[in-house]
Amino acid sequence: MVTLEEVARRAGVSLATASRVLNGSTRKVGDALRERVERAAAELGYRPDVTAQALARGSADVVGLVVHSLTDPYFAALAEGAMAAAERRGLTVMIGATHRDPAREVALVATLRAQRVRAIVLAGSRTARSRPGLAAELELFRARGGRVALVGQELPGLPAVAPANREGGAALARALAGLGHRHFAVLGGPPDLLTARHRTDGFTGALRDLGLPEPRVVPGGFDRDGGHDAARALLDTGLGEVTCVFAVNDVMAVGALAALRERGVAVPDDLSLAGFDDIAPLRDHVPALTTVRLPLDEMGGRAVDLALGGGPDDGSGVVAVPGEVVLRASARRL
Amino acid sequence: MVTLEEVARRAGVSLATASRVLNGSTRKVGDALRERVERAAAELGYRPDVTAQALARGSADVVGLVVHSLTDPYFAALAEGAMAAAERRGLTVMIGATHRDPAREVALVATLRAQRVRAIVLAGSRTARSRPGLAAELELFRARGGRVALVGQELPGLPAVAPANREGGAALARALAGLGHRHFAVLGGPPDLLTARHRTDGFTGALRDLGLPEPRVVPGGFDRDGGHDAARALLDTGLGEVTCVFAVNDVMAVGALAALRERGVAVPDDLSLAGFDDIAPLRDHVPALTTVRLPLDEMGGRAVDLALGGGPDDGSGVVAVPGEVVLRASARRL
DNA sequence: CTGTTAGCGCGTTCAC
DNA sequence: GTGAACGCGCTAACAG
Repeated sequence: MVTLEEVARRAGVSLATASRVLNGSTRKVGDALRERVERAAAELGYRPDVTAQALARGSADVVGLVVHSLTDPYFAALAEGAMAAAERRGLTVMIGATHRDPAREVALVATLRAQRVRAIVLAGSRTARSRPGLAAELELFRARGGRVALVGQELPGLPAVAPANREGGAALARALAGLGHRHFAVLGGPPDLLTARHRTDGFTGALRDLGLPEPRVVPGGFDRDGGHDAARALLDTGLGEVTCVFAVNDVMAVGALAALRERGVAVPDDLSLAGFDDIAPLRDHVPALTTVRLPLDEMGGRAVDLALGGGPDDGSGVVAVPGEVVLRASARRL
Repeated sequence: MVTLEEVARRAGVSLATASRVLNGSTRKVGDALRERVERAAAELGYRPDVTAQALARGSADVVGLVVHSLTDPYFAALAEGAMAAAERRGLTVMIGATHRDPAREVALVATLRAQRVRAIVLAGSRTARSRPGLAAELELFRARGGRVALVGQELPGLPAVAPANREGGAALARALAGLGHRHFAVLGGPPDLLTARHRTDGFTGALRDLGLPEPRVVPGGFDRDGGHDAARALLDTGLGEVTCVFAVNDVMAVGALAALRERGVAVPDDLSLAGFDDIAPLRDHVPALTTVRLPLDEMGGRAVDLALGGGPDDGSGVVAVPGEVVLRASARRL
């Protein structure tokens, strides 16, 4: 390992000067010396020891990313976007998965804090129950100069990228009503998961505004099996007049699709179906899912920009990200 | 920030003693002192500064993971498994995406080396062209005590988790022949990507052993669009006697499925189709894909165990991971 | 067993 | 502009 000291010695300058030219300092260094240091560094193949820099500076060139699970394509896309943005800034990314365990989330923030990461992006979505532990941990991090940004859920005083879950749900409801549907069911996911609840609320609220009957809401898990089981439960209790089902995310919708197929319910002929997110790897499903598109990778990138500042979203407010209704074959005109 | 020194002072012991009890040292500490230190640490809410530990120890409690892309479910699953294994050992994971750019891969290894990570798991699969830069970078890392493990491709002298691409391809060919198919086409992916080539080779080799005609191999990208375009190209030049198509991974198979659908070719009635990997989020596709299942998350976990040692795969050899043929609706009996 | 002390590699004030 | 010296928080000999 070649150290800064060796570079300095070879260039015939002091450690301080070498440090100033090789690592972004505001101080000026004479062209002659600068040149010599740069050459020495190149010849020796010098690479700064990031751990030493982190200790000296009190902060590492790393951004921490907390997601629910990488296997969930929603979070994979977010992570991908966040990584691209981090790379653009010369930062590396440290990832942790919570698997929806609040305690694990707090522990991850603590770990990232101990790592002295520059910023933390929290992408696992909050549940309704308050978790003071998280807030406290984040506060400690910020007190030390750490930056934070949230995706998909807001916490008082913290910058956030906020997908328009309510508005998206509402727009979707209006679009489906526009196709002639009047009686809906919602596979609503976990009642205490805010993302799920907001999508459901937006959807039902819009129906109410249109003077349409209240949809039946079937709770369940937020993943494929959750959608599958909820659809099953819905069929078990009878569809009644329902002609269209809204699963609050695409992954659930795919699970529902499978359940409906198993029971011989044809989509969209017997029943229309819609999801939310417009997950790319799911787009080849038949029938193609009607959904609300969210620019997930872009959201991940904006979150790190938001945390670090200087990006397009410089302030430290909340960036609302609109969703776009995409009508596809899974929902038919009545 | 509470430092070790404050803890030591409050407990009335030396810095060294405090260090010994709080951070895993082999040295023994008397019960009385140990107790006092632990209480002091708890009362103060002490958390070690990982950057300082990394500098002092010369290595961070971090494992680096290099993948092609997190959006590719194959790598997402690998990453998930690797993260779980790392967590089990109390390590955090730093991830980088290469997007199949060899230069980027080398740069990522250099970055991870600068981070003094304990181990690097390389999951992006090698291409045929040799890249001395990578080997050199890895060698520098190992010289410093860094551990390395590969997934999906071997490099001389390095431990690796090796999925049975050739054998899996061969087993699949035999299974499909068992269904009565005689004339095949292969959507072979990029010719210089070893994973793709080995799967193709295994498949064609088995056909040869069975005395069946050589399949037509259509090259292309290794992703969804690659499969889509290759299938299209295949149809454009005419299917001839071909009754079954093998796409060298599931993601490509899904793309091919879409292309076939667009052209009005029914799967499996007009044409049978098979993939490779058994990607979980794709399992709900209709028709369900015949494929070769690889235990991806387990592979990711074994890779970190392999790199770090002490796991089930203690040696530093190559762990072969068998694939299992899964016959589903996309391939029919002739 | 426990305490003292010297680094780990680099950033940064402070004099020159 | 440039250099000398101290400190970041912790680990690991080395003494006792």
